[in-house]
Amino acid sequence: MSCSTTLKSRGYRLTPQRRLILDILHDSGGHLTADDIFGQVQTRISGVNKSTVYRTLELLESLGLVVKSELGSSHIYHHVEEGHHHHLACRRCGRIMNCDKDLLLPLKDSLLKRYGFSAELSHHLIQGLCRDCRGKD
Amino acid sequence: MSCSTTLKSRGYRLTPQRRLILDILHDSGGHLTADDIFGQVQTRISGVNKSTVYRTLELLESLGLVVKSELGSSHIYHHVEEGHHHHLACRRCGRIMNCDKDLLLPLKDSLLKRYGFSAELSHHLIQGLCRDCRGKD
DNA sequence: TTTCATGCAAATGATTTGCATAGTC
DNA sequence: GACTATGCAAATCATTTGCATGAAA
Repeated sequence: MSCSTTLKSRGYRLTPQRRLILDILHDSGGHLTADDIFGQVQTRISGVNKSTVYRTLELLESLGLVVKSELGSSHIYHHVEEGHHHHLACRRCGRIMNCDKDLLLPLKDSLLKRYGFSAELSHHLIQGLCRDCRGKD
Repeated sequence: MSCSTTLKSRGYRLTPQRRLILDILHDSGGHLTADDIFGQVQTRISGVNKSTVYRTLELLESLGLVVKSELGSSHIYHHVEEGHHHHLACRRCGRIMNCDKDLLLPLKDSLLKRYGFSAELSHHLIQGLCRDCRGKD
């Protein structure tokens, strides 16, 4: 079922703004901040307000169509279709890579065993230095 | 060497405000937000401004006396003396537990091997449900 | 006495909200 | 036509900054 269909079937209207934001998230295939999205929206429909972007992202997230994760003090969004994964954010070049979701499973297990803590480790963000930036500085 | 000594030896003045904030962080033994600290400061010295709290925390962090970590969209601070560890934050009861720093070492290794990514995993925050809250809801 | 630190107030930046109007169903 | 979504402007909230004054050294 497409995202547009999900929206409608749950009683939400399919407006050009919503469709566009969904498209942007879908096409980018990456991790965008609310501001990135706002920027891209502006190049295609003029007059769209930033609060609409925020409201739409909130809606899409609540419907489970979009995932929001923390990047330091800001937030990044991506389409759920990209599947579950984690983010490796390079502190130097700013690049964000995806990291296989299974890589955190051993950690999840050990937290459960050792502390009885059930960790929510979907879309986790890890900061560091990417291969290219290691050694520099 | 005490924290006060560190401040002075690096050319910073030891003011009552700085001493107090250091004491609070030391005594709490826990994880405090800037606002928590501001609240505690107020009970002991009146008239202290919140910007002083922020400026002091920034200074103490830059001197390596205090550690700042992300908790969702807010920040928490703790004294370095507590040593390196990670945080397990319960989404339900809000409790923050410490987690041994070595627990993330295998993850660090696998990120390096698999992606060439050098992860900065000190004072990492992991959300989830603590032992007591699992099963509830 | 010389800086540095503080208090105050105003600025910031991301996000949220209230409300009248426009647009979708 | 009914009712929701949008644009606009103003409100938040945490944090930061400029500046004149006060306090360490």
